[in-house]
Amino acid sequence: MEISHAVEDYLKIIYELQGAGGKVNTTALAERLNVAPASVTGMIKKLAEDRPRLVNYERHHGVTLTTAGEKIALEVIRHHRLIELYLHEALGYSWDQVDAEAEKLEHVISEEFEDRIAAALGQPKIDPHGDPIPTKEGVIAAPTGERLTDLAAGQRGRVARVSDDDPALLRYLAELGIKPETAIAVVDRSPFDGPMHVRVGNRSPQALGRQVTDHVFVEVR
Amino acid sequence: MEISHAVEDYLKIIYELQGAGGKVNTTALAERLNVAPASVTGMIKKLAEDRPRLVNYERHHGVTLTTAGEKIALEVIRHHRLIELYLHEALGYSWDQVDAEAEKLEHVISEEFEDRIAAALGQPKIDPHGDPIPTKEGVIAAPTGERLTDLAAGQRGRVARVSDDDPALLRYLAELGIKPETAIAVVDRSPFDGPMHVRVGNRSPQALGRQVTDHVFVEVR
DNA sequence: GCCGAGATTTAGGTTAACCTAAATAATTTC
DNA sequence: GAAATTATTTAGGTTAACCTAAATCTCGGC
Repeated sequence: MEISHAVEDYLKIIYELQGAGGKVNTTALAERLNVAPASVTGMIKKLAEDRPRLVNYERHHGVTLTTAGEKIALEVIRHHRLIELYLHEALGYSWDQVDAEAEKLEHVISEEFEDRIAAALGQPKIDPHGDPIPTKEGVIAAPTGERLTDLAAGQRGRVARVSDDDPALLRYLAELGIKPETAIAVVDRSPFDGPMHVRVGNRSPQALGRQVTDHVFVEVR
Repeated sequence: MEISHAVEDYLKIIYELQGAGGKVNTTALAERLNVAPASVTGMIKKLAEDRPRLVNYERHHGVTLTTAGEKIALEVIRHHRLIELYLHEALGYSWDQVDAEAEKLEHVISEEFEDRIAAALGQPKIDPHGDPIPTKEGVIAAPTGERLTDLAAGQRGRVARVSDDDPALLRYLAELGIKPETAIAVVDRSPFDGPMHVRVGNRSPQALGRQVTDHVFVEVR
């Protein structure tokens, strides 16, 4: 049974939403997939009935991946992240362009292609946004760093990763110099969820809103 | 109206079968597309009715591309050939592997990707099999060379291109050293469609069957 | 323990791209 | 030029993935 692009997308998104290990609900999935909730129910039912079963599903109580489903999700994520890195490193794509292109390529490349770009990149472990790349065997490192939002004034460290959803945000972060590996320090935080003042590298401090700090993860030292 | 992968394939194959300028018949198209003849009729009818019209069609009398259809076909072919060359040059794919991968990638890459690989390759004019790469504007050079089959004993020249359909044939040709740019000379030909003896580069002469010589094109000097 | 908001599922379509089998048109052969 | 062969089309289905609108659940708050 050949796995369709649509199914690969479902599995990938379920994996991402599962995160720690919770159940994923229909609406969240529908939103991320840009699809009506009813369509999600339909697809999920099929994935839970067909063999091999790719998801566990109980009506009204959310979905999780089976081992088989997770294996496929991790293959797709490996493709996605390798492609992102390759586009960035080998073809000079900017940070905010890679996601859209990878979204399409991830479903069509062969094992051969995967192996060759992985080799060309030196078997890399993280993608351009700092996310870990699963191995061919389906092993993935735990994502590192804690939300910038959660740091206290005075804490410092290095940017571990930034979330890769929103190209506009990525462009803004690039402008600020916030990318994996750059040094970052919290100068102070305004109370009541006000802006945070942050020093990036050796630039002068910047005020960042919650929208931004929620999507930056820091390895505190 | 977004053009589907299926439609892109139809247009590409119609272009290839049209060749000089003849009409393309349903059966040939069906064979090349691995689809039932009835399916071809259905698709062709839609392409001829929808606007913009992509093909000219008259029941029982074959199909040709409209200008709009040809433009799309040439975009797809440009993608295909650029990708083939990129896989070969940048990622070390062997000659016979590139076609299958390009077949899938050609439908999903962005303009950005097209531009970047074309730039990385130095705006190339021919693909690894010697076929001309259409320009971004949809201009394509006439394919060069004449069939090795049609050469007389004593004629010599350089391989211009080889047809790219059959991986097994491509592997065999690679073994023989027959690829674009290599020198080639007809030593003699047996009568009654018998094998042809050919000298490739400075190797000792080889006997080649019709199956092979039909798919090699030579620029006679 | 009920009520209602919000989440989820069911019911009933739609569309694109394919299929097989039967009917018809075109072409080749005698 | 009629018959036989081959090519093409029509008719009637199938499947995957989606949709909207109308039920039906679930759960937090009272």
